Order: sequence, then structure tokens, then C-alpha cells
Amino acid sequence: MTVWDRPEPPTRPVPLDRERIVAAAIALADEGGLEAVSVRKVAARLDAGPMRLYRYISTKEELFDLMVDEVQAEILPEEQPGDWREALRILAHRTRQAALRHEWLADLLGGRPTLGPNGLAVTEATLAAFDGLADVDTVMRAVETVSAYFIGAIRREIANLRAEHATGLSKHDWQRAHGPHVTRILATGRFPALAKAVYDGTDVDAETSFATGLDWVLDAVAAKLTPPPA
Amino acid sequence: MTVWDRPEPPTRPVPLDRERIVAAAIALADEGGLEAVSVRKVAARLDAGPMRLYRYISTKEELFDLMVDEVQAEILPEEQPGDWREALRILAHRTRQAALRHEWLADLLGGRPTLGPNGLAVTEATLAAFDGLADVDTVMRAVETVSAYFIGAIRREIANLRAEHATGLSKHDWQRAHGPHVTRILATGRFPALAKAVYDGTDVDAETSFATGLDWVLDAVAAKLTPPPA
DNA sequence: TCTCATATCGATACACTGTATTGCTCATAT
DNA sequence: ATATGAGCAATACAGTGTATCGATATGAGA
Repeated sequence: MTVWDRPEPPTRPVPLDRERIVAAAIALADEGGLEAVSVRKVAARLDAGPMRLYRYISTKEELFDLMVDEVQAEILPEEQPGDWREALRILAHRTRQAALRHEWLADLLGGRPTLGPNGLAVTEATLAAFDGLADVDTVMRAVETVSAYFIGAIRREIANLRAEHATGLSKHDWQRAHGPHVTRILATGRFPALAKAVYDGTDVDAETSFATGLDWVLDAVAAKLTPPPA
Repeated sequence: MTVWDRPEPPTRPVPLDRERIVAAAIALADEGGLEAVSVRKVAARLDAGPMRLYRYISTKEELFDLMVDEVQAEILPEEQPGDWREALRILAHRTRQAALRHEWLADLLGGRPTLGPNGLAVTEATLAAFDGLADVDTVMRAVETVSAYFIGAIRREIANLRAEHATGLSKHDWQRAHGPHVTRILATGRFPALAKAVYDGTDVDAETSFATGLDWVLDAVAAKLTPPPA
């Protein structure tokens, strides 16, 4: 039997692990949003059959969980600042930046408990920042309040950003109008306070708006940590 | 040709409008979550062909928008309290209650700008509560901050609620463990602050936790509205 | 009252989804 | 050398959102 008669040896399938799978899924999501992530497309990126992924995840939701946890690694600050306030501020801003890099994160944020290793590490670092400053319950309330704020704020920011992007309007025109619809509604005079806000309000960029609200919330937390002298 | 030979006249299709469609979709979502809402199933509830719905909506996303706006009607308080603080507190709690009645709302909240009639009415009422109390920009910041908080908080609450529900564990066991996973992770000692929080923390019910954080944020807003005397 | 135009509907079709099942193939252990 | 087990691709299924299209019933105009 000559070489010509013998078939080439079958190519072994490219090795796979969760890391590669998650990376492919994130790449897909970064390009086309969460809805662009399908098991088939992720597998295709890895030169694998779709069903092969189910050795590593047992459901598509789990893939999303892995994606979120992967991004949490970007959020985890490299070194811990001493000040709790600075720690929380950095956490909030890093989360926001991650969401701007990966807009799909906004769809997932707060949608499920984050129990992955990186998610837990983020929580640990956050809680640790309060060490010795207050009782456990107060600390919990503080962390929950701040994170509720920035998750909500990030969601809104991304939502608005997408709406602008979809209509192709400039940010200014968008805020002022959202096309004819809002203009017409406001013109009816049925929403005077809203109209005033839209027309008389200053355009502040998203980051300062985010930072301002965050500072307010941090102020509130500070007040609860060190109650004013009676 | 006797009556017996003649077929009955063709039944006219049941009349349809957005209201009916949205009601059917909401019913479906209340029973089985957002993922139970499919164009075919909504149509089936109305004895209509799937394609018929596309005269009233042009995409499934629009159906979701309509659903959210419909629920906003439940949120709109019937009468406006004089106090801005009370107004915002009520808004937050009503939104939370709506989300508890319609868990799918948590998936949609903050996901897209709410430009429907009821959504705008809610915004109007909220802004109106601040009339004359501060400049437009401060008011905007206040409203955005508070709503960011409660959207984030509601999302987390529903997320936890679902996680409990899925495992069938009691709330207590859930918070303590989430099955073996968290227990094992905590046992490694790599997350001391987290472990302390989980084991030493008091179980507070979701509503008080929500209300507490809300009060903190409202305190912060109050401080910005009436700056302390210099 | 008859005819025509228009709006609306149901059926069909398409490309795609997540995942259960099945049987093959190859690497290892005996 | 053979048996065993794991890992994989292929196939299949039920379901999805929505484009297209031909039939049909309704209202307007003569």
C-alpha cells in the first residue's frame, strides 16, 4: 500500500476548554450583541461541532454566567486602596467601563447572582474595604445600595446609548427629541415638568452624570457609617 | 339547497387591538416568564394567526415595550402627594410591587428608554414632585439617581428570588449556602470578608433592605436639595 | 344593486435557535 | 490483541421571529 493509497490520518479536533469557549462567545457578543451569541456560532469560531460545547456547559445560560464572570476579572482592581470610599468609587467606574467595552454586559448585570470565582473576588474586595468600619449588616446595606445604584445607572446609560445609535441621531438631537415622537408629545403640553426638563436642562455627559449620582450615594453611605455627633 | 347542505357562514376573525394583544402577552409572561412569550403563543390565546399581530406591532421588541408601558399604569400613583420625598418613595415601592407581581418586569426594567404614554406620565409625575425645589439639572440628577437605585435593587431582588425558587431551598438556606457551592468556596478561607458577611449577617427581609437603601439615597438627595447652612 | 379596489388575513416558507439522542471512532487499560 | 470507555459529529426535533403571497371579505363608487 503506497502513500497515495493511504488516506491522511484523521485530524484530531482542536483542543477546547471553557476559557476558549468563553473568549469566542465574548468576541461574538462584542461584535453583535448578546443575540449574536448562539451555540452554533460559538462552536463555528472554534472549528467544533455545536454539541461539543455541551461537555463544558450544560446550558446556554451557563455560558452567559461564564461570560459575566470573565468580565468581572477586568473589574477587579489590581491593588486595594485603603479608603472604602475610593474602593467603591473605583469598583463602580470599572464596572461602567467594562460595560462600555462590552455593551452586552448591561443586559446581564444584576440579572443573576454572580457566584463565579471572579465575581466572588470582586465582592470580597468590596466587603474587605469596609473592614472594621461598621457592623456586618450596615456594611451589607452599604454595598448593596451602592451596587444597586451603579447597576441601574449603567443599564440606563447603555440603553440610551443604544437608542441614539439606532436612530443615528446625534446625542444632542436625541435628548432633545427622540425623533418626532417625543417632540410631538411634549408639544401637547400634557407633560409640562418633563418638557421643562428636556428643554431647559443642560446636556451633561454620561460620565459626569454617573459620577455625580455615585458621589451622592457615597455621601449617604458615609453618613450612615459615621453617624453625626449627637 | 337546504340549510343542511349549506355550510355555516365563515366566522369573522375575533376583533383585535393592541390592548388585547398586550394583555395576552402579559398573562403569558406572568405564568411562564418572558421566554414564554412567543408571537405564536400570544396569537393562539387570541384565536388568531401569528402573522396577524404584525399589523399592530412591527417587531417582538415593540410588544415588550407595550408590556412595560402597560405595567407603568399600575405604577402611576392615583394622587400626587405634596412631599417630593414621599412621592419618590411611593414610586419606588410601587415599581417594586409591580415587579413582584410581574417578575418579567425585572428583565426589562432599564433595558430601554420608556417613551410610552404611561412611562412618560410616570416621569412627569416624578419631576413634578420637585417643582420649585431646585434647578432643573439638580432635579434631573435626583430623579436619575433614585431610579437607578431602585431599578438595580429590584433586579437583584428578583434575581435572588428566582435563584431560591430554582433550587427549591428555603430563603434562609439559600442565603447561607446556595447549595454546596458557596459553602465549599467559603470554606477555603480565600474570602474571609464574604464569609463573615454570610455567616454573621442578619437575615433581613427583602422589603426592609430595599426600603433602607432607598432611605439612604433619599437622604442624599435631600442633602443636595437643601444644602446645609454654611 | 353590482363592481371594483383596498385592506386584512391565513397559509406557507425560510433561516435559525437550543438541545436530546445516537452511533462511531479513537485512546487507553488489560 | 482485545475490550472498554470517553469524546465527538451527525442527525433530528420542536420551536422561534418574520417575509412573502394568494385568497377573501369589506367598503366605496357607479
